[in-house]
Amino acid sequence: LEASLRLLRQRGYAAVTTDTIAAAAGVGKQTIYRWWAGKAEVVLEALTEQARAVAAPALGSLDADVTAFFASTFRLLRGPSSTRPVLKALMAEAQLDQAFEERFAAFVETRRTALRALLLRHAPPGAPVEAMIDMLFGALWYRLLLGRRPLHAGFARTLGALAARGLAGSAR
Amino acid sequence: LEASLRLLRQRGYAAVTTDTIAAAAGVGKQTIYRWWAGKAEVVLEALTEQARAVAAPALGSLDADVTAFFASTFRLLRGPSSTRPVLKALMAEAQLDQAFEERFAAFVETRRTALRALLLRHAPPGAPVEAMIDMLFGALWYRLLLGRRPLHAGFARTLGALAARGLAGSAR
Amino acid sequence: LEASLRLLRQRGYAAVTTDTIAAAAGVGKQTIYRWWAGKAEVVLEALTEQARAVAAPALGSLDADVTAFFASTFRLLRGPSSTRPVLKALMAEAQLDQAFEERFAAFVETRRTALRALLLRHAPPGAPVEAMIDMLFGALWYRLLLGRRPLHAGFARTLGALAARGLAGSAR
Amino acid sequence: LEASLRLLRQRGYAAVTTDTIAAAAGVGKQTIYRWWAGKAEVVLEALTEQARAVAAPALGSLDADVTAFFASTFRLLRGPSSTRPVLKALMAEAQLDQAFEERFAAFVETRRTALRALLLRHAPPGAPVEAMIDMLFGALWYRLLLGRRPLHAGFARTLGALAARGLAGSAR
DNA sequence: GAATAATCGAGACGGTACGTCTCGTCTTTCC
DNA sequence: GGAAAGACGAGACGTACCGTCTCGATTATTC
Repeated sequence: LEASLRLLRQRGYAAVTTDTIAAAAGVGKQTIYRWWAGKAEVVLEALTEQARAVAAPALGSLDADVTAFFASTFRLLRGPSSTRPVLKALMAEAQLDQAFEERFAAFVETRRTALRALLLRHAPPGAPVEAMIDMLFGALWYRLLLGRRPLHAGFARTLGALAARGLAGSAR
Repeated sequence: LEASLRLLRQRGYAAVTTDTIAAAAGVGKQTIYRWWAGKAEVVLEALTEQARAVAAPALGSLDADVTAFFASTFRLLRGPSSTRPVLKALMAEAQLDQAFEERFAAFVETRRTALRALLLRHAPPGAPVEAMIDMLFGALWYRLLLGRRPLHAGFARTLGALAARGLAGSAR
Repeated sequence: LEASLRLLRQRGYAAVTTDTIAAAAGVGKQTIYRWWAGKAEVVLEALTEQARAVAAPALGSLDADVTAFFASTFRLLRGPSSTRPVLKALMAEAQLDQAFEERFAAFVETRRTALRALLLRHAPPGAPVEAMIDMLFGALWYRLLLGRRPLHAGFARTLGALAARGLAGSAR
Repeated sequence: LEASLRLLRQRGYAAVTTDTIAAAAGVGKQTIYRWWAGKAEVVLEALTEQARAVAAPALGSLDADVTAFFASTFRLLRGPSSTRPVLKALMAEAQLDQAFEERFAAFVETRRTALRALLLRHAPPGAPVEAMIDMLFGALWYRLLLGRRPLHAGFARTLGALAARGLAGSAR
């Protein structure tokens, strides 16, 4: 059923309706509502499946690890699967639908957890890790949502450098 | 007409439709479409009016200035005028409507400009100011959009500290 | 299983769906479809059981016999078992479902046969008995389906009188 | 808009849905619901328009007038405009929908009024005119709804004869 | 008493009509 | 002649019910 990712790729999120998904999957509309609360949840689940593919980065310096983490994330977003506009649309949906916001936040949290683990390997105790995560993911989402500014490898490197400098030796 | 901020405060963004605004303002729907492209633009304009109030921060260290900048921004968002849910809804609209995204980006850019000016007063030449702006505003939006995590003065202080450390002496 | 008459009485025909009957009878839906073609057939069978109770009228004049026939029929329809709305609903179903129409017509025919036997006892040869049956049962159904007009004993008497006058001495 | 009679003729009542009518009329679905409560009301109105065509019968004997009245009615029902199945379907709808029943009864009442006027011209005072109307229209509907039995001119003649005999000289 | 078959309850499924909602445009009516 | 009022075409939404279709579990039948 999640093969309705096809629709996302071909026609974009806006053209995806519950009817469309049902028709494309050869399925009754009710069947979709039986399992999900709406199209947003379907797409989110489809995306979650896909997101499992992002590899946890190897071990190096904090700078290098953060750089690698975001570089691979950026690569996925620029990829051929139209992930970026879909993520934008899901974030939009999360703003408009209270119930969906919680599920979406949980999805985002999984990524956050991965980054937190990475930072904690390097950061000194007491460093403002949570705030740094907010800033790093914040920068990602900020560019993702509003950006004309591209998400390229150079930006990943800058994030890595700033993260390293921000956390180094700070016994806050 | 912008007195349709009343609707936002009282009933939330979801209850605001072009029909609703028109009815509340005692105005024909067509009249609204004559002057704006849709409800999002009306709300954006109403908000812009309101946003002018945010004071430019005083002069101190980079740390202190950034802290003050975000502290006052946070104060506005926590304020009684329901600014936060409205900003969320506008960001959502920006994701769904290509045309509106540009106008909304321009609105955001005005805030960005203010922060940039502030940072440039303190940052050494060659410092990654743009990336730092992305991170600072990113953190703001990230918490604003998804956050269970609150936007309080403590977070502003942390942002100030991290900004100072990130930009200090970096001749990147 | 026909104890789904309970549903008819309590909630009306509209609330009776195949699912409802199945649930109320503590039975799988498929089991119902194994034995009947749909809810209408179930109800019809339940009703047939109940209709056997209507007594064949005694012997008197044509007038008296017809009066008695309809008086007892009317009594059943006004009875506590909600027969009237159910008959209405079945007639409706018969209009919408070709297959069911035939079964329902057969059910109606049993009543028609009873009345025909009664009329033939009194009518002179060549009298338009069939047309008179159409008119008598027609009047019944007409009031049953559309009637604000009630089905009371007085109407039965009028029908008896008109039947007698219509058939008497007519060698048409 | 009532040119959705076309749909009735071409595809039958069952195939007529609110969507279908809207599409065929080049009209939004909402527009239909703005003016009618559902497809039944639309069809009823369309039919009412058409029914105005049935001429009031000329003046003769009671027998002749009643015969003429039903002969012309039967002719319409056998006509090319599929009136018969539509009437059946509307009667069905009236049984299932309380609100529609009232409107449909009003429609039927207009025909009843015409027949009443006709009978009153001939019947002696005190004759059971209402009951006779029930029987005559009853016979019509009975055959219409259930009948294998056809609605032809001969039946109209029989109805005329029985009506005359039933009402003649009866000072009930 | 175990193995096999038939029947059942439960309920998911593909379909499809329903009536509601909101959008942005078009039309009428009044000041 | 411009604005309020609101009807309009369009089309997605989520719900309801239909009749079909698997599933195990439970009987009933046979060896």
